[in-house]
Amino acid sequence: MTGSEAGVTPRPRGIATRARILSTAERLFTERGFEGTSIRDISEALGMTKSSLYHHFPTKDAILIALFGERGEELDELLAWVREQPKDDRLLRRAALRWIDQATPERLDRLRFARANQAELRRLSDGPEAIQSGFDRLIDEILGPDATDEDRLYAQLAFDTISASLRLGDLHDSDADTVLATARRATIALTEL
Amino acid sequence: MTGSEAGVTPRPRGIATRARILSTAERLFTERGFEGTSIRDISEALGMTKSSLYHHFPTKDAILIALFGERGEELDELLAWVREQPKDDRLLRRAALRWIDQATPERLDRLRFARANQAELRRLSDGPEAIQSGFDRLIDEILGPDATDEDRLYAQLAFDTISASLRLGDLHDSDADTVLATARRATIALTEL
DNA sequence: GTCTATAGGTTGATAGAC
DNA sequence: GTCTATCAACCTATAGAC
Repeated sequence: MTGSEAGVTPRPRGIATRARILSTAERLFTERGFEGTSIRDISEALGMTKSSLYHHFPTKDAILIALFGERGEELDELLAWVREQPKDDRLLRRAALRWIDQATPERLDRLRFARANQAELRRLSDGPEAIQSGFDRLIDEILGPDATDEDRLYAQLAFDTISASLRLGDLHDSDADTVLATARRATIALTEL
Repeated sequence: MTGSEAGVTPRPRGIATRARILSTAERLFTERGFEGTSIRDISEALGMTKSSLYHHFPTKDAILIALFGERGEELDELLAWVREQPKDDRLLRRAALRWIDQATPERLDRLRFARANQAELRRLSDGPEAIQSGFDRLIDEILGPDATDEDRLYAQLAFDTISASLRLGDLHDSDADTVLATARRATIALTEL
């Protein structure tokens, strides 16, 4: 490898366009669902043509896969943190509260996106792409290999409070603070020893 | 009004066909989503043509509205029960556990259908049809008018455990008993005084 | 109640000029 | 990288014969 000439900014313009596409697609897929959003809708919202969009992503599915990939990175981050922690019986609560307390507006939007497109996630997971679906590895790490199915499911609920609270909160136009406070309270109740 | 001639069995054949259509549509809408299911898919699964189906329901939306209506009836039943109960501080737990303990396989299927078609429910609720969305009236009846938004949201989570547990359980092919046992355990934790 | 046939519209994706 | 132009496939819904 002889090295590139400048060596610092490989594709500054292209990456920005890709991020714009992903951001717009995430919003539309959340509002109308994947099937309810056409390539035309996305390109028009971006002020470009369908063909230009196809220059950045080969298929409609490729956009979806990229969005789910971003979500996977956040989970990987939490998983790495858990692996550094001492394995005591408070770890489940500490990990779940960390997940809630690190929530940003962008992450709430990503939860909304994941919720609105669960069926597509399942469809992609069934295929050969092997997209990880959720908290499985995290729960395994926290509970260890001897936990029962019911214990695993119950532990997932402790992480899921933010998702459940957000879903119910959105139906009543609750503000983010109320949603997060409720999720926190529920997680504490679910992880009482 | 002079009254009809027989007066006992107005439309025996038609009702059975209607129920078959609803049952099949519920299954397909759950598996593939509303947008992902065509009228042709439904009619072919029933062994009839699209046109015949349009004889029973004027539009594709009409089938969806009928299915959400059935779900509303179950909630009305629970609401009537709550109104007969003494208003003590255990009513939330008792009502939520009743909701869980009365779950049948058919009700779980209806929860799956509602989950897979949340976006459509929201679309119909925004329109003039005014479909009730969920547990709102129930929570009002149990908590009274002085509850805060956070208390309302937290109380909804106690009912929502079955839905959350079912969603997570389906991702791991958990059996119904595990799902219901987990939901029960979570509801008890969330309604601890 | 069920059928065939079709109108009228949208979709995801491609070819090729600039 | 962006555009115009186009395609085959698909959809909901309707009309009218039986």
